[in-house]
Amino acid sequence: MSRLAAQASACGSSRFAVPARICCYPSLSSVQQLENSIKAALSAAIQQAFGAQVPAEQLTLQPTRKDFAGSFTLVTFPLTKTLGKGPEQIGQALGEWLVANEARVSGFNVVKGFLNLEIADREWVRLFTELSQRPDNAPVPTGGPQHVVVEYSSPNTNKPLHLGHLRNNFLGYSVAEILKATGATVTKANLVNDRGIHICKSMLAYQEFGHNETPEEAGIKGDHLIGKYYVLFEKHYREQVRQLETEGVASDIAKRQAPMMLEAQDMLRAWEAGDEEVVSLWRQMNGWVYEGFDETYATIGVDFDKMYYESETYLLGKERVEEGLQKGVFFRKDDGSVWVDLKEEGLDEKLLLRADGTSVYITQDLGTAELKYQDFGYDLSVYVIADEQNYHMQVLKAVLKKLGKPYADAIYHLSYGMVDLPSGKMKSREGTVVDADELVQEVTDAARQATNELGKIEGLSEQEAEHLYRMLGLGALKYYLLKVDPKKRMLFNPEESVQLQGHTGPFIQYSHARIAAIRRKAAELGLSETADLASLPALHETEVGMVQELARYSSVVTEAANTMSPAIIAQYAYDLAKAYNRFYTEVPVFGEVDETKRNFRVALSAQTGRMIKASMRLLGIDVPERM
RNA sequence: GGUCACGUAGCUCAACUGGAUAGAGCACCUGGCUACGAACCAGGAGGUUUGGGGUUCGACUCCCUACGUGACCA
Repeated sequence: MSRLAAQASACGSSRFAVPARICCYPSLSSVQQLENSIKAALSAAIQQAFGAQVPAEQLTLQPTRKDFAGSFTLVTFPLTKTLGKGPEQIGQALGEWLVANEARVSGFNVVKGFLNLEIADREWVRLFTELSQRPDNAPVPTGGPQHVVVEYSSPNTNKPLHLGHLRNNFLGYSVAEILKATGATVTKANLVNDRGIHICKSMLAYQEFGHNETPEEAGIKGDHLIGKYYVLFEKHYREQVRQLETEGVASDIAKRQAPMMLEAQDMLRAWEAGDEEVVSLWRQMNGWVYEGFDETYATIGVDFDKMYYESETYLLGKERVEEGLQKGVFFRKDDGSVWVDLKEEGLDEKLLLRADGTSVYITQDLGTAELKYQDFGYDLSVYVIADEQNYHMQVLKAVLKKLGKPYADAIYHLSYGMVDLPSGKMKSREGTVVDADELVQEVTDAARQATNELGKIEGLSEQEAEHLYRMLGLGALKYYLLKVDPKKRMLFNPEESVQLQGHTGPFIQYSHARIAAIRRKAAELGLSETADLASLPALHETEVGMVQELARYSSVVTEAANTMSPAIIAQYAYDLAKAYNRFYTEVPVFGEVDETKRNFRVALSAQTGRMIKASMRLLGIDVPERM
């Protein structure tokens, strides 16, 4: 078995159900080379000191905890059986051997079953030199998928985007960027749910109460205008239901028989039949919504390479259903409806096509999956969809498998948790939904206020300042939503989301602005950012810490890509900024008299700035030169 | 009723996939701006990791069970 194949199968046990093929074939970055050579040395040490064969791959090396001296730690407990010695005795013997025979190891200490290894300064300097030479946009190859489609956002056209969509959009965008950073070709797709009963409801209310008003006339964004009529529909519809109920009609019947509901259904049928008037109204109203969405997308900084519209794909699903019937993997019930039996897969019987031949959600999803595959021939297709649809996505995959589709296994549901408010769940009926446009405005305002209070941006033009406020506001918001493990349900606290201190986006942005100031001053002084480090004296503890943080970048990107978790990048960017701020307060840069040291610190700052910027870019967050 | 997630400091979240004394931020207390940007840094206090059992040299992590929360399927 090849090395790559061995690693691929070893990765199959990931706690995420990621298809094996997108798993890790780690590139040998400089740190990994360092780790590998230490492992090899340890293996040799075991051979020499104890006469036992323990392959390097079996040794587990981990980062040393902060409270102990050293950078890498070998856990010696697992060796006690094979070597027949106590954990401390083993650690001591191996440590001594390494210090004597491996130049990269400069010292060690043993605490119980832990052998902590200190790495020679010149090794860190060598590592840093390598890292600084790497172009910022150089891919971090993982051997993962090469052609990826990431579908995200996927809004309905009957109301504007809300907080839940924001988590979706930021996640989708970020995951796509992270996968790109591994060298994959990524297509960002948006499947717009532009047809169905919901949009007919808005259309109906508009016909009734709209007096042909346009977004321009109303002075509101198109998506908000349509949302207004959707709410109007709901309001009048509920009145009708209540009316019927007071007349003694049973609740569920009243809901079905209310005149407005019947009219909306009539309208949907007319739409499907291609009724000119209905279709033309539908075009006009959806057009307004798209203008509104485009504006929001542009503001929050997300983009798409490919748009899909359900109105154009929903019929394709019926062909898949027909295919399944022919292959005998689906069956038709007496009433004419089509079903699939997924009991063997641990699921249930699932409806695929209604008795009247109309499609259900899954029908069109079957069609869209096929279409996407035809369009892009992906080896990974990511669906960024909330976890309330876990079952639905399982069914989709299982059905495609039954159909024998080669791309079924390449489908990955990036299932993220819903966003709660301090008051509980967001409910449109109770008016607790947080509107995306309003929220972006609020975080921008908060950033404006805080920035003006601190008064550090004199000299920026009005336009530059506004650009900065939005960058900071969005930085706070995006970071707040992305720092949490995607699969976990999260709480959105409005006050915390605009915070600028602590574990926040602006904290990281601030660190970058500080570094930018250093770079400006270095340029003024005519100092180079690429230092000659051959004669560098002993490193400060915070400098070693910085190099170690910088060196983690590629493995962090790899892990984030494998688990599709921007949260890992978010944590890393914070760690970087935190480590830099510590370095910044503990050692002087321009006050340093030793020229080599000073140049190294300039170079270290510059490199940190680049990596903060690169990491934040993977989150879709921009960083300022000043703030 | 069934299936699947989740439960960690007062609050919001981490924990390198089974390793050391479970870490950050917010809030609270203390100290640091005549150094290159204090949106920062250092320190303090705060935990029976929901309860109970099991596997292991070692469990927040794996298994069983109870409770709680949430989602989905009829």
